[in-house]
Amino acid sequence: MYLLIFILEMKGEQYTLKDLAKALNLSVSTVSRALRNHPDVNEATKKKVQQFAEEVEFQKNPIASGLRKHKTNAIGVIVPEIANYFFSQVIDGIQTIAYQAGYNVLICVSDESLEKEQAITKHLVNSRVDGLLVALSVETNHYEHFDFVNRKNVPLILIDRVTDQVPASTITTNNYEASFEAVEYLIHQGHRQIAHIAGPKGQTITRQRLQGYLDALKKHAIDIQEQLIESGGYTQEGGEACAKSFWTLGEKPEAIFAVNDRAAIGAMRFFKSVGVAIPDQMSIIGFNNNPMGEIIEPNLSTIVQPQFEMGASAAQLVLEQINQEEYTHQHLTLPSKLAIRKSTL
Amino acid sequence: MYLLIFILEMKGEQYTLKDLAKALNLSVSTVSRALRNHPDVNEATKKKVQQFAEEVEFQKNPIASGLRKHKTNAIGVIVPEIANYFFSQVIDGIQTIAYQAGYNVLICVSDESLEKEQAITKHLVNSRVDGLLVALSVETNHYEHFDFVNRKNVPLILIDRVTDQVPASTITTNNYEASFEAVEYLIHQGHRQIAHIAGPKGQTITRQRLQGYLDALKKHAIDIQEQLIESGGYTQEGGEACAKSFWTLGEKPEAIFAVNDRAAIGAMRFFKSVGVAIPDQMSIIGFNNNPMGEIIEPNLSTIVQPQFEMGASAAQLVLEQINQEEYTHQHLTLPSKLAIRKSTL
DNA sequence: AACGTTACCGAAAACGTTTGCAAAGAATAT
DNA sequence: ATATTCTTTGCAAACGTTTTCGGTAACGTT
Repeated sequence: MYLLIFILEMKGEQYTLKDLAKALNLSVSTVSRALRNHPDVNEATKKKVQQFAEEVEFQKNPIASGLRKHKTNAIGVIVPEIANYFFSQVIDGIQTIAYQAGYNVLICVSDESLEKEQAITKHLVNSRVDGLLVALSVETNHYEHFDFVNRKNVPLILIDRVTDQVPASTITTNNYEASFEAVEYLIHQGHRQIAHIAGPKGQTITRQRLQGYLDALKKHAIDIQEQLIESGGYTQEGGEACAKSFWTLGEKPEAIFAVNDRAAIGAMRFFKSVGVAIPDQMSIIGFNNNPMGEIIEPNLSTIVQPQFEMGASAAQLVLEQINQEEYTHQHLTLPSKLAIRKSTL
Repeated sequence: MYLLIFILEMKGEQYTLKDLAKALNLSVSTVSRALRNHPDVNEATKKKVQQFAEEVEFQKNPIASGLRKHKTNAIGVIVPEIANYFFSQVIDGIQTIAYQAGYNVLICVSDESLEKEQAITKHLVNSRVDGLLVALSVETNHYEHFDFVNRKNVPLILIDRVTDQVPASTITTNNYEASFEAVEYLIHQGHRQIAHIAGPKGQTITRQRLQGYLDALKKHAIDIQEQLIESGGYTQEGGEACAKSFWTLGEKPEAIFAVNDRAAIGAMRFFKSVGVAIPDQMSIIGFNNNPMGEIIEPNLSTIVQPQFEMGASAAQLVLEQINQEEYTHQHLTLPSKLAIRKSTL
């Protein structure tokens, strides 16, 4: 037995159940059961096995186990980009929960490309992930690749960048209400000419945040002006362009609600470059609580979302679904809230 | 055969080699070989098999394959934090290369904690990753957990946050030279009282960047003043505290070289808060090219590092080592360069 | 006609678990 | 005393590949 240990340690290899069984004079099956605390095995032998396994630092081979149990103990994650504060926080949340539960996380980046998203989705399913978490790319406008996921019976959760076009659970924040609140805040501050830098067309987020904007105006009987709504993508450049365009208008806006902080920051940069004072001449509210908002001057008012919790909830949910034979799709909405800083008056 | 297809599709299951073999009236081994383009199999049958596999979208089970080949086709990555521009870029680079090579990436976060780093290291090795990429946590001051990695013969690459205390390949940037260049730049601009916000004690990065600072001063015959060197961690708060401390000095610095952008930004915020003009009264240079540097005003001069390439090179290297029986540790140093913006005069 | 090569293929044994089933022994009930 | 159950264990068959070791057929060489 100790010779065995010695040899294996020298080879840098792992013990197997067989090794333990041989050393303990038991069968492989009892050792296996003992280690998993199966009720069928005697307490005394259980203790003996577990103790010995501990002692020699036995680690069962998850590959073999996975093969037999048809599970990999891994969940796949697809995000549009990773060098992005929002998504990296989400990933952090996913990672934390998954790690605690003994699951590994396979992270992939779609790079905002539908084609890559499709390829990666297939790849992950073929890698036999036990569950899949996805934030859709901007390009994604059809969804057959997720049919594939469903056909293979792997639980799918959409995070933040969601759609109702695919049967799946979703984790989002209350985009509509938060937007409504932000715009209403601007109205309460006395603004009437309020513009909106919208997100990419077709996105659920874009639609919901726009709707919040529209309904807030409507509630306060403010006319909706088409030229005050412009789509700028999710980027700083987009925000900059929208701001520029707004500034050519005859009746210029006094306030802007942007679909996210990057766009808001782009707008701020434009206004600064042309000498428009923020917040005196122009109030701006973003969305996301990007740390850049606390660096830029004046500090950006924004809507703070619980990114980490979104990831954590998504992970939690997918783990539940993995362990259930049957489950129904859930749609969680987490609260986000307005944080007024210095870019609004 | 088509009944088979039908049944499997209905069950949402995967084909196996056995299924293909049966359908094609061949043995499992030939099918396996055909799919892997083994020379031992006739071109005609090879074509037939491959075509059929394509047709029914056969995907071999990587778990089974992994079990047999003692490989998982996965590499582990440990970073101190993920919601961090530098590391998320590195991860992006790793991810890109690994994905191309058909490898999965398991990302874990040590949260700057030695304890977590140890636990994760063990976990990943026990998950049988084929290789491991690590950026050390700040707390890491002993390294036994990596002996474990080496004993199990899994290739280990240290990225950026490295040490010479563990036998492993490393990927870094030319910290010393870049720091030297930055400080020399400040000297050329006429500054003599140059302070350094250093990194956490014990870190290789801290040591190298400090040495660059020291040697630049030495070269230009400028006395080194202990009170102009202070360790501030890698954080904004740390930078802020150091700046504050420098500002209490009788002979105040005219310029600061900071170990990274976060610290530099912290310093800038302090100086702004007390009305010290940047760059007129105080020049500042950071390190990392954090996008915040282009948001803060004045825009931060910094040293730009090829983060993505660092990740990519690390991935490339570990893949090479995975596929070699014997390999020697390599130490790659990638170039980084000074980017002068508006925070220096 | 006997032998050696070569090209192709299959049987079967791995890889290290998990699990259904049987079996043996102990304990309880009849 | 036998019959029944319960507890504890082991056997062996999976899981889906890869790979070793032959084996067969066809061909060319003596």
